[in-house]
Amino acid sequence: MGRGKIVIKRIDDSTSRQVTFSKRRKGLIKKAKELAILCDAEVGLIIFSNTDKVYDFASSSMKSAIERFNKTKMEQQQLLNPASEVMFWQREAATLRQELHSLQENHRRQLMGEKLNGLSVNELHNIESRLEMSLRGIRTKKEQMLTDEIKELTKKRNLIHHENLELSRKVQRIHQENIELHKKAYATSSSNVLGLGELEDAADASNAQVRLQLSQPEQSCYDSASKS
Amino acid sequence: MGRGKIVIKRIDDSTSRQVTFSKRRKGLIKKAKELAILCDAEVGLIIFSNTDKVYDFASSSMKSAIERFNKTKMEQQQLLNPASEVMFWQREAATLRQELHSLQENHRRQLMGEKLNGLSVNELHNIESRLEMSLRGIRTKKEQMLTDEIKELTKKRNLIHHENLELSRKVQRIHQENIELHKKAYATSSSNVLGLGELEDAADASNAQVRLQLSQPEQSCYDSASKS
DNA sequence: ATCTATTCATAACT
DNA sequence: TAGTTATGAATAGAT
Repeated sequence: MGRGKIVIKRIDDSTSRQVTFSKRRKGLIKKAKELAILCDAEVGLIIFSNTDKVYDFASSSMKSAIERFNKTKMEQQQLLNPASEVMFWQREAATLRQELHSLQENHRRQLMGEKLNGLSVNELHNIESRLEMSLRGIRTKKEQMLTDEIKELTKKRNLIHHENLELSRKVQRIHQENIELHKKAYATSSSNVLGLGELEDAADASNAQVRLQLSQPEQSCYDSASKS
Repeated sequence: MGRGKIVIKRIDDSTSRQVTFSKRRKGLIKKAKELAILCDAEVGLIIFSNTDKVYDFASSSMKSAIERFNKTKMEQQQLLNPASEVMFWQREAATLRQELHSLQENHRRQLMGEKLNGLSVNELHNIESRLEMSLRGIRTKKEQMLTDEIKELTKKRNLIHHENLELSRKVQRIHQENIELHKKAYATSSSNVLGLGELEDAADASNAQVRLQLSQPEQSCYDSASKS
């Protein structure tokens, strides 16, 4: 369809190539549209010129067409070759993971970027580094807080326990003195200052030592607490 | 181009539609090929019939075409509309995340599936449920361990502190009795059983109460610890 | 860009 | 579903 027949081969002359590209691209897209309408088909067409410009047509949307295409191709793959399925999924997951990561990275930078227009590349790089450090910091912070609290509690408990022991010894000593005094008072006076009940109370006080032993500090069963 | 002119509108007759689809699809793909060769362009063409069959052509590979297309469109988006950029990336990341998740899920099932051929669907479902529960359990276990230890420590500390207070009161009471006895002994006997040093010691014992107040249990600053 | 001679694609028919 | 053909559409080369 033209003044002369042509062979299908890359057009060497850059100008003719450009012209032919424009004409045929227009025709191709027109025919794609017609096919979609006439035959109720979903069509997606992507064209890159040799100068890297994109032209595209999609009867519904390119996103829809591509997703539908991928879905269909995946299903075909599944029925086709069960042996290499695992490898296929591994590659696919790795690709998506990477893509997702770069999207997130991009998104993060853009969120920041909106407020960082006036800064130099160096400054931006520094901020990026600091943000990454912050991220790492935040990730360990909660755990650190918990282990720190455990350390602190253990320390305080030991301190109180120590005071407790000291007090207990003092109780025993004073109680001993008390008994001595009582003997002395009993020996030199007929009036009984301490009743029998009082003596039993004093005995209770020294028994506290036994109860204390039961609640002595124990070594924590978790590493985090035994670091203190 | 045909025996008569046609209007571009969905062909109602299903048979003609099918025939036209076949012919035009073939023509479209031929022209796409020619464009790619003649003009050194990258072309990707996806066609779904109204009966859900796929037909495609790609000058290099569809994967390449789609990736190049996405990349280019992303760049265009970036330059185009800074205001809705964030939303765009959010949607894109969410979509990919979901896709990645379903890929991983699929992959995981297939890896398991290789060793689970002899099991019924019900058994597989049970195993899946248990695996998911295990996963959740493991994720919270470490944190739970830490918070439990904090609770335990807090409880023990309070217990010991309470004993400490009781002991302290007892010390005071016995000390008081001691003084009373001392007075009694002093009043009825000339020999001084308690020296001045002993009295000072007794005073020290009551001072322990003051020190104890300093190391009283404090409300934890973390939720995890204050649940006890 | 626009024109037009020519080839090509295809609608209707078989 | 495949082949034929008359005709409209696309386009190569020229302007």
